[in-house]
Amino acid sequence: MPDLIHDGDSAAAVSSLRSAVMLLSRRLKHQRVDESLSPTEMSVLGTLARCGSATPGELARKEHVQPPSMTRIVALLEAKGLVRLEPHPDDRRQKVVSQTEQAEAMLQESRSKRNAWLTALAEGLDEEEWETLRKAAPVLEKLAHL
Amino acid sequence: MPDLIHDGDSAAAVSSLRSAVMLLSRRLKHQRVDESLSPTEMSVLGTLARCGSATPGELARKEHVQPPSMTRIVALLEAKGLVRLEPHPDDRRQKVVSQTEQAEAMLQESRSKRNAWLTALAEGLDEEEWETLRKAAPVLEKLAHL
DNA sequence: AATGGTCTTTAGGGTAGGTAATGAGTTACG
DNA sequence: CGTAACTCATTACCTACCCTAAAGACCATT
Repeated sequence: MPDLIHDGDSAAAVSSLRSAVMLLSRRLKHQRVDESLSPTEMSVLGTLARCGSATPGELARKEHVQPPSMTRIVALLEAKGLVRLEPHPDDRRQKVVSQTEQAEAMLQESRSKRNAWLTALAEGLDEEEWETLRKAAPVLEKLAHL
Repeated sequence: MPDLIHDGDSAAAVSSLRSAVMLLSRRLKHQRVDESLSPTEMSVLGTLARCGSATPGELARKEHVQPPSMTRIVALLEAKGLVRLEPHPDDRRQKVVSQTEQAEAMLQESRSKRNAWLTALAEGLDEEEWETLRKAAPVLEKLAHL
C-alpha cells in the first residue's frame, strides 16, 4: 500500500500546516465581527447553523472543548440573545440549544466582514494560489473535524 | 479585472477556512511535544530554525504578537535552554536571539510527533484530499504571514 | 547637548480554557 | 422495587497566554 503521508514532502507539509494554522488562528482572533464574541462562540453558532440544534454535551464534543467550557459559552450566548435553551424532550438532565433569528443575522454580517478581511489579506496571493486554497478549504474543515 | 474573491464559492471557502483553522488550532494545542512549551513558543523556535537568529522585535512582528509577549516567550525559552540571548553588535538596545543545539533536537522530535498525530488524523482522508492539502500548505503559510 | 524616536522590559489586567467536585436524572441489576 | 453505577450539566477554582500602558535604556538628528 502506498504510504500517503510518511514521505518527506508530507512532513514538510505537516510542518507548514501547523505553523500556518497557529499563526492564522492568532490573527483571526482579532478580526471579530462583534467584539463581545469569542472565536469559539462564533464557531458554536456556525455549528448550530449547520446542525439545527444540539445538546451542550454534543457541542462540547464537536468543538473539542470540555463540557464546563461549553456550559459557559452557551450561557454567554444565551445572555446575548443568540441561542435558546429548552429542556430535552426525553431526558431531563439534558438541554437543547438552538440559535435565534438574531444569530442568523449576525452570522450573515460576520461572513461579509471576514470575507472583507481575508480579501484584503488574499490580495497578496495570485489567482492560482487562491484557487488552491479554495479547493483545500473543505478538506481542511473535514480534517479538523476528524 | 477578474475578482477572485468576492464570488459565492469564495465566501463559503472563507467561512470554511476560518472555522477549520480555529478548530484545528485548538486541537493542535493539545498535541505538544513538550508539555511545557506553548504553541507560540514552538512557532518561535520554528522561525528561528528558518531565519537563524533575530531580535525580539523582529520575532514579535513575525509572530504577530506584541513586543512584551515576545519578551516573556524569549525569557521562558532561555530558561529552558532552548535559545541564547546575546547583545546586538551595533545597537545596545536590542538583543539577538538564536536557538541552541538542544532546540534543534527538540524540533526534530516535535516534527515526528506532529507528523504521527496528523498521520492518524489524515487516515480519514483519501489520497486526493491529502494531495490537495499538501499543495495548499505552503499557500496557507504564505497567507498567514501576509 | 538635547530632544524625539525606537527597542525592550516591567507592571497590571483580562479572557478563555482546563480540572475537580456537586447535583440532578437515568439505567441496570439484584 | 430500590439501590448502585453511570451520565449530563453545572459550580468553583485555577492556569496559561496575550494585551495595554508606561518606564528605562539607548540611538540619531539637530
